[in-house]
Amino acid sequence: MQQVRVNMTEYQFSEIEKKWQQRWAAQKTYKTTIDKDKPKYYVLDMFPYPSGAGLHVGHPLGYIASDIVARYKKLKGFNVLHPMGYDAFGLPAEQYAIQTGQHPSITTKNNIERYRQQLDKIGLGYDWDREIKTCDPEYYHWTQWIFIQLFNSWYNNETNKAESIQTLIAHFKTKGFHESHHSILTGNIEHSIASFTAEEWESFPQEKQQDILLNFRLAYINEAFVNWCPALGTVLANDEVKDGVSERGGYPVERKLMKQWSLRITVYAERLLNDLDTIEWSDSIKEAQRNWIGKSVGSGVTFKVDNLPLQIDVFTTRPDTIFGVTFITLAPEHELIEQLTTAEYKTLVDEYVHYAKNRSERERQTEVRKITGQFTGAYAIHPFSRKKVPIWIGDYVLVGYGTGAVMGVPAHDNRDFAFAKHFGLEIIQVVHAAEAIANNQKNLEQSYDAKEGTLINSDFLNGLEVKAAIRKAIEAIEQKGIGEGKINYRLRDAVFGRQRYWGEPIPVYYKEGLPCVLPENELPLLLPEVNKYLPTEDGEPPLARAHNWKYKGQYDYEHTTMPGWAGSSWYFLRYMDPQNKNRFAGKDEVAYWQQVDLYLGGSEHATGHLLYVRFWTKFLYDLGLIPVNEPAKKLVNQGMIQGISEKVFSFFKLDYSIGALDEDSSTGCSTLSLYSSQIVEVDDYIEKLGGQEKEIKLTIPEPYDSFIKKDINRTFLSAELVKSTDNFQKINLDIKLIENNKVNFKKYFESENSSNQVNNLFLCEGGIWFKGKFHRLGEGSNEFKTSPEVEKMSKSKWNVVNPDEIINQYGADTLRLYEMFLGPLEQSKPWSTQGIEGTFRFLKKLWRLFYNQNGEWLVTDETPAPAELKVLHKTIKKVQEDIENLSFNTSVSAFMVCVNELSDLKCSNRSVLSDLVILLSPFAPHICEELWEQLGNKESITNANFPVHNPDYLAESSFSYPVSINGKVRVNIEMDLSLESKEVEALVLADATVQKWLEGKQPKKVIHVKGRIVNVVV
RNA sequence: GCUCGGGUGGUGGAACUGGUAGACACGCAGGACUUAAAAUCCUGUGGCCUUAACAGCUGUGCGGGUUCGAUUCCCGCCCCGAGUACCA
Repeated sequence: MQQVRVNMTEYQFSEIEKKWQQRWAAQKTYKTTIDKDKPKYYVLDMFPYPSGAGLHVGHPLGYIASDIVARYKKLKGFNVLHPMGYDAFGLPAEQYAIQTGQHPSITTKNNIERYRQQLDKIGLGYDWDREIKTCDPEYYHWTQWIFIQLFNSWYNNETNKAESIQTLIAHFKTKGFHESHHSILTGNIEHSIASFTAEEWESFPQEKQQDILLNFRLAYINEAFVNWCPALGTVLANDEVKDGVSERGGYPVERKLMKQWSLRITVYAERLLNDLDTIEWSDSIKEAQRNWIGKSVGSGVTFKVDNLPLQIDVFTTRPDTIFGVTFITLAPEHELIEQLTTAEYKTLVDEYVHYAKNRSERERQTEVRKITGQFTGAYAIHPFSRKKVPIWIGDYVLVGYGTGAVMGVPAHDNRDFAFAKHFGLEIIQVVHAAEAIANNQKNLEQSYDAKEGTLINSDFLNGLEVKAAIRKAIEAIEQKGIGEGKINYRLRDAVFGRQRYWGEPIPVYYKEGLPCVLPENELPLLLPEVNKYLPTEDGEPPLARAHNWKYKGQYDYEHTTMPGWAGSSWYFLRYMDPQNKNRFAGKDEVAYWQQVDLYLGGSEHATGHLLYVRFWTKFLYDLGLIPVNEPAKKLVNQGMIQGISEKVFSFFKLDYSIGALDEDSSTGCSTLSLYSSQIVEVDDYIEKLGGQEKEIKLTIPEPYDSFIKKDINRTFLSAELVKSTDNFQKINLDIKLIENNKVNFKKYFESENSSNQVNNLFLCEGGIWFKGKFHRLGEGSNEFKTSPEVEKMSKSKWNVVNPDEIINQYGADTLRLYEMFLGPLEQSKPWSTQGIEGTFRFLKKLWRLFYNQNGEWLVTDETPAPAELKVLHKTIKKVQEDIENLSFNTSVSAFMVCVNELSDLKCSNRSVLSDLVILLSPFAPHICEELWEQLGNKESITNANFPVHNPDYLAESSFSYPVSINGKVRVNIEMDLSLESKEVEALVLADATVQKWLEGKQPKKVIHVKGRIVNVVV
């Protein structure tokens, strides 16, 4: 053979992989263009944020899986789109810029380069001509453009889609706006606008008209409570806040009333919810989205305030329990508090409101169910019973949900119950539970919240079942004109502005205080240069620092930037046509590629990115710009690959908790005194060291100075010395310094990152390690044991395994196979490199089918034997099914079985091996390309056809039946598959072993499942 | 608390719609080749009883049920992981 040949005696992965990676790049093997003769298939990985830490072995898991699918689909004759790019705006690069002054674009560029190198080394077949970066003006041009479309649109509830704001203006011009026009309005905004007639609309000044329209635009600015994070100096969306702290960095977050850009995602709540049924996404993601949207069906009810011209609207999902209402609770921020509070209670109420408002979100979270509240002195009139019920304020009621007020039904709502108990309010039972639970207790221990039972003490609802009662109650409420059936969503509008530098500028300027969007032909609005990446002295966002940055030299631009999720909310469309200068993506391209067929990524995006991208997709669909209303048909979450950390147990300073070092003047030795402290383990340790002596003399070969003067940084105890971990801090050591759960001190004291570690002291059973030396103090071992723990893989935990290292040692193909072999794609699992030898051996064994140990080519052109074909076709079937089910771990097993069996058969048949190489090429593309070429093929294996499974080769004429007696397998009997049950029965009963088990008894029954099993019942 | 996953050898994991539990791989043990090592190959490997084989008993978190037959289906419970948290 003519091509450059490396040493063929062995599988030389590094040469092979280098050769093919270069060739793929040079020949643009993975370039995709529209091909209308072929069915399309779009596989997408979730957009990575290129962090400075680079990839660890967990990241490629999904990339490898999607790469396998992409390659497989191509072999199956699909035109495959499989692109990659970067979500490049974001906080880490900006934080780094603040610290170092380096422009975030430089950091981002470097990180992207590093990512790219790592991705290439894994042999991922992306069409890199389609690479996109969200921070690229060519890209954010269209992010800004979509924002403008959002600004220029409103949601028409009659047509149930977004429309140009012009249709709303037309509506105002002809019909004006009345509160009764609810049907065309959305959310809660009908409360904030006074009605007007068509004539009035025409007479309004421009500004007023614009002001009104702002209440309808899908991108709007308003004053609202937002999550403010002082440490990051920005607001955050709900999904960016976890447990009351920021998701990135973990800084406290507080509620703050601010003027903000928001996107009206809430108008899509119902569609976002319903369309979940049309897509194949994992149940967990769908469930998370359903919960996040949080639809609840109920009714609004109005309570009049006694002696005041005020009324309180509440929302309830249990209108049936209306007669159980014994109080009303308002959120501390409720607007009516001031007006309805009586003079007598004013001071108390003011104090309480002040207290409640100033509690941080964090406190509210941590002080779970600490009940606080305050009576206002005012009473509401029960709309049916006319009874007076007290009006309270309680911080268990949230401003943001419903109307910010609830009707207290303590008997049937656990929160109301707790509140009533705490403040001694009346409790009236109105639902009688089913017989079993119904004790009809006077002193209820807890509320009965279930929606089952019969109504009591409820006037016209008495005797009805809960469900019927709900219907009847709503009827009555509507009849009385004090409310109506209503649906509420937990989903809030998405705060869109960020007080940060490194993001897309919002294409808005202000003219006479009113926001105006830029003309589309003036996009992109470039991110200006600033002298510092910090807010200005008077608290304006960093963009306010930009010199002379004004629209037409006179109008201020918007100074906030878009959030990280803006760019990722539509990127799947840009990949279809990444270089288009005139449109976010060309019409033909969008029509051809439609939507993502398979979307792979982590489940952490469940309520953020995945909700926003669905929102934007629906919006663009409504405007007729794209043909699909869901971004991805199928979505799979790959499990997280966790790291195994090596923990050591630490006291802070030696003399701080357990001992001190002194110089003994008489001997010139340093003395380590270990004295008893409150920590039991130390006593144990001292005892282990040989007795009750609590002072141990250490001969230190080094000068006294170096030992003592430099503080001992930390003292660690070997894991077996630690009985209870309570008194210790656990510290992560770099896993590279640990072997078999023991610290390798040679590496440890030589390691470069040990600057903060050199002065650490390690207590082992038999003595102390300090500064590279072991000081024996007793009998025991000098080994220092660590304690392994599974946690997230991250730089800060020192447990990162880098794919580059694995690739250097075993090659990318082995890494790819191993990552797949590890277990089901969707399952999380800790990374352990133990076991990678197995997949490496497999590839070497595969190589041995082609070359013997002397490097001689073994492949022959004989007609394949039936046994060989059987092995091959069994594998084709299995692998094909497995890839379709994304069950890659079992397909790797199938390959191993196949190669084992072909080796046993000494198969070196060209046609069998050719098919095998094609089958395996999605998993291990480099070695397969090489072998494919060795087999004499000129074209890349990626252009081959996936072998067709022929079931004839698998046909069996007989089967070794497991025969069980009473369900327990006792013997296997080989029988012809064509035999009927009667014949089988006869054969089985004639068998000696069966006879033995029958012990002469007659079988009651013989069950025969063809090709499966025979069971004899005695 | 609620929702969704998940509990199978020393380890990662496999088992189609109920039909031979532990495929495949790691690890371990023994052996072959080698002066030796690496690499490679072969054999064994859930537990228990038995000198060993044959055979047997037991075994998929725990308890019960349905079934000729249950890792798989049903009921109750325990544990682990993820998400979510006063949403009226």
